[in-house]
Amino acid sequence: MKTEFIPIDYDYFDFEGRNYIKIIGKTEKDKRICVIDSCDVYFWAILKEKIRQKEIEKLIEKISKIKLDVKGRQTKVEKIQICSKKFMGKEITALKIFATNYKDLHDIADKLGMPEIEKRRGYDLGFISHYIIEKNIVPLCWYKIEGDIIDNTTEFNGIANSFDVDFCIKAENIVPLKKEEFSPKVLAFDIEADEFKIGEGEILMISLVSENFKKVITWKKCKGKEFPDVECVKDEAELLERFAEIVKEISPDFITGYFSDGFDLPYIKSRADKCKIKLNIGVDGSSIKFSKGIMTTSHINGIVHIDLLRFIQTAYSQYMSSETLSLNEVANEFLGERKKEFEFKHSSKISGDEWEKYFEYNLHDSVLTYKLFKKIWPDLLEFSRIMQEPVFDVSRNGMSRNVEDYILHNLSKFNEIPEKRPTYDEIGERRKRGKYEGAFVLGPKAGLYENLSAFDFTSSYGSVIVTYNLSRSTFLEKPEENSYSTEISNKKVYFSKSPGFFPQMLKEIIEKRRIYKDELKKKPDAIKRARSNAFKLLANASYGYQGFFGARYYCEEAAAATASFARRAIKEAMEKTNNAGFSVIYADTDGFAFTLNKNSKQKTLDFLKKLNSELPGIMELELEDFYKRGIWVTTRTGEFGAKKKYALISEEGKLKIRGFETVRRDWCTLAREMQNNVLLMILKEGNEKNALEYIKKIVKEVKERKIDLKKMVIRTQMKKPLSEYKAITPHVIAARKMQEREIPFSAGSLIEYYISETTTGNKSKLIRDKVKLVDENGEYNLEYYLKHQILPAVENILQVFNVDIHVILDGKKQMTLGEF
DNA sequence: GACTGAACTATACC
DNA sequence: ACGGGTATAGTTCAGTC
Repeated sequence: MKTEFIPIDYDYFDFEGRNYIKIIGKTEKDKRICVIDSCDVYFWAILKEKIRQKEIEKLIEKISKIKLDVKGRQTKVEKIQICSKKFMGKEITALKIFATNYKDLHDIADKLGMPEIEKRRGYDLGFISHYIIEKNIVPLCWYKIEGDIIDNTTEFNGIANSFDVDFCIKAENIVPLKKEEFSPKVLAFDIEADEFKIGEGEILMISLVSENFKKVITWKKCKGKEFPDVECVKDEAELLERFAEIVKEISPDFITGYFSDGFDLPYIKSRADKCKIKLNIGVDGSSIKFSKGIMTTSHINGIVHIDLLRFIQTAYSQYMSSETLSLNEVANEFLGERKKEFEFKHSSKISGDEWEKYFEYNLHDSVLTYKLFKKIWPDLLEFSRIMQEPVFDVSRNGMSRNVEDYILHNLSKFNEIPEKRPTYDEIGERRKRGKYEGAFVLGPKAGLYENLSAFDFTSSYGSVIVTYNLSRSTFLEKPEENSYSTEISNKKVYFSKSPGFFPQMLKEIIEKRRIYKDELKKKPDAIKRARSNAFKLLANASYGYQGFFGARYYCEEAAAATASFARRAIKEAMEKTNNAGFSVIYADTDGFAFTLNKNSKQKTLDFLKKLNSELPGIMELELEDFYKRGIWVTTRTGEFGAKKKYALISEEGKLKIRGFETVRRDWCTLAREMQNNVLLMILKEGNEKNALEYIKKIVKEVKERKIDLKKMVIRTQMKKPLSEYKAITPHVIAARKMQEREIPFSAGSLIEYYISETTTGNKSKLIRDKVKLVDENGEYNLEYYLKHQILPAVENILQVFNVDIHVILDGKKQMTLGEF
């Protein structure tokens, strides 16, 4: 039997003590296929230097005799090879020790306490990763496979017969194909339940959306009236059974939800248990499975479950403008569509005609989730192909884990043996380390500037790591001549000039990023965009990776040296810029802004070329833009120019605002909108005149209570469980009020409240004692909003023009508390 | 009870 | 526990006078 196939989901099982991989994939004819394969199982024993051949042979003989009987398995060392390998860039001799079962490698490694053995490595990758590396069967890439069909046979105790697939193949030969296109079958779903806590309320309805398929299943208010796309069942138990049936009927490659790892699937399972319903939706007939770490992960055998929220969190959130990652905001940003409006009520309080709206709301959530999946699919696909790990894992891993997967899957090009994961104690030690010196930030002189430009280092920290060869394996314990050297916390560190595998891999990542970015410019498509983006994210995360305590290739010295070399680079570039007749106004980490003075744009570009010709290695500066005007303000105390706070306007009139209250979600809408308008007026017009009139108008409206309470709402995130707060802040009070009223929230929720006028008898000076929830009756606190929201938002901006806003509004300087 | 600096907290920048 | 360090600023807490 021969067929083309694309691997989607990986699993493994043991048969007669050996490991077998089970890949669920699709054929070119869109048949679901199960591929069973195996690979060599081994790990490495790295030998100490200068061990003689005779001693090695003795050692091999000893190790060959190792037999284990653990957990009812009999494992033994089956074969040993002597290999010339590299570990941390150093040439070493290693024994490749083959054994029966991957899960026992750790136990065998524990038996290798012989003095000739320096280190044991390569037993902690997990069997699936080990298999992918060993056989090079990369997820979501096409292969041609040859092998016997084992359906209706007794192979592996007839395991194939229990899989709900079109056919099962025992692989004989697998070769890669050039083909790339793959459009999976996707099913999106969403549930509505009465209680927020998992399993505590009844599931009222479940919506399901796939290609040419949409449906709401419900057992509520179904009699009599007919609703489009709504299927009625008898009760919750039947609802759950119908859900399982439809999943099996549609038989998707992917099932997707939004926060479905932590909500929808756990809820469904919990209710199914209560109703005594078996949800045998896995291809092997198994139910939903959960693994609980810091976050719950929900797994269905053979159908890849993707929680879009998890992937968006790691891959996108950094670059998104949404203030929360709610489905509503994310769908709006990615698709330009919002959720339907529906006011939540307990089902017992929903009246007859409201149900139809509820059904529509529920269905639309699945529609949005389905569309989001389709939109994000190219990124999931490319992440999986580039990291070479199953899309299930890649969609949930953080960026440091993605960097690590990329490294582990590319080590063989360097003949490198993988480093082990740090132990619990090692992580503890690393975490105890204090901070090292990070980025350089130039404090600006507050003011309004005209005719500006900005330069940035492209993939700044990444190109520093490549240029100066900074990594664990190139770090030199002792000073060496002809090495890269810099000072970190009064200590000199040295890095070899002989290219290390980490910087080399990163160099390739940055090059690929450049190539795909160029290709994308020439002929845009979603896959190129995703590929370019994935390499960009990898490049940006690799600096953080080397400084991350959980990393296999952790190297504090490399991380600190990266920051150090980057500081040097930006300072040198700034100095040259000043010397060339420009004036640097501000700098942060890897970019700086300056006024052109008498230089033309062309001269600026020529100067950029000259700067670049003088930069070492792959370091490169690029033009960010030219700006008509820019404003920098002082800190609140008024002593210095504030860092990380400025606004620029491009020649096309586009604003670039950083750090101001406008971009902070924990300020009320009124203050943010007003500040944004003030900045726009000032930067457009070059003076404060109109802005001042505008501010006066707003203040008047506030005093006359003409402002909608909605614009006064303050949103603050709960960063931890309510009980863990030491300081009782306004948002803690708001959360306590929510708790009393049984409004659901948890760590991570945005808490909404406003500051109200004091009721009679409340003499407290604390702001928290004036906190009211949004739906609580009351009036906004005039004094608070003027003094704590409106004025602070514009005070420092006007100070640039030597205008004291207090004088303008009250005719006198700001009163001290004593004067009140 | 007024005042002040430290502690706690959230959020942004790159 | 699930990249890093740098920075601003608000509110409360705890101590002093």
